[in-house]
Amino acid sequence: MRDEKLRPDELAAWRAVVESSQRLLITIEDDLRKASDLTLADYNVLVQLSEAPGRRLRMGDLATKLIFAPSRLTYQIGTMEKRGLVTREPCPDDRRGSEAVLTEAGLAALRAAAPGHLGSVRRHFIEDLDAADLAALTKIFTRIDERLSAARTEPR
Amino acid sequence: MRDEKLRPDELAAWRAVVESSQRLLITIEDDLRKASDLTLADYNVLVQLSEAPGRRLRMGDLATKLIFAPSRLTYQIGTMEKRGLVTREPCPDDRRGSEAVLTEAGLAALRAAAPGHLGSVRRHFIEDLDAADLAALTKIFTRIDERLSAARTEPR
DNA sequence: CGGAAGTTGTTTAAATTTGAAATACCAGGT
DNA sequence: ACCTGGTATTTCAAATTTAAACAACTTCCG
Repeated sequence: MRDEKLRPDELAAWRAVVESSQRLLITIEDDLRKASDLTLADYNVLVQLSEAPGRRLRMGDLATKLIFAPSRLTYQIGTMEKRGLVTREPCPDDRRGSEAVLTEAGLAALRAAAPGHLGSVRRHFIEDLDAADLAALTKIFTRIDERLSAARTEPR
Repeated sequence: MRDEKLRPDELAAWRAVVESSQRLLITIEDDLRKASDLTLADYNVLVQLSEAPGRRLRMGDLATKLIFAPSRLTYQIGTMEKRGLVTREPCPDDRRGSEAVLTEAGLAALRAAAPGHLGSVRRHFIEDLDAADLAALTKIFTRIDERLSAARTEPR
């Protein structure tokens, strides 16, 4: 825990990233909700399921992908189930588990919302970036993520 | 709303930024809470107040800086007031308003937490970046933020 | 001046998120 | 088969966040 300060430029970068990524998410979620009855969380659930083999995922795996606490996902899937976007099915091999399954209605909702959402992402984010920016961001955040998961695995 | 798709590299950048900035915040907040009784929100309130002239800010201004909805800030300041970190005072000139004021205890809490928190930011974020990364991130996110506020001001 | 219209913060109730404890089950010995 | 120690998910209560409705002021204009 040595070196307990940041230089002004380091602090500026940290604040810029945190603040504007937050504002960016808020803006994009507003767009999504105005256009579609979906929360960004709803949308992300639909995306993950739609990309999964069999359009289904174990609750735990889905929680990991979404960075959701388990009980949060239970609730989230609960509300989506009420709206008919997903179904819950017991897991065949492991009877402790259950899986969330994308319904036709869920897939339709995703397909209906995707163009508008991706347009919003382009408008607020991608359009501000040139090819070098894009590559730099991917490289930087991928590395940060790797380091974070490494740190989580081996905390001592 | 034309051009409703993203190329794979664009999508990859978007996902990398969103996911790992989220994981980064979670990690850093965990560190902060383990070391200090403060939430990241608490910490940010303390920082804003400590940097403000007179160590005080109008509720509205503070809400803007923190990107908080007004009622959320009311609640947030409420809990911090109970813990003695801030005080609430009526605004001298505008009797509708009130301001949040940093207490000595609040300042002490900030000073006690800052080194550990900044160390955490360094460890999980700054250390992964070279000078070029730092500059690129600041430039990119500053621009995104400017565009976002411009869009908010002139939505039509 | 008089009052419509806009601001500022707070309140309230409902929705969401968290975190701890409960449930149900799996896996490896014994 | 019977423990013992995990793992997967849900449940429950408490804390937080949001959205809408208010109360109290200010401002602006006619």
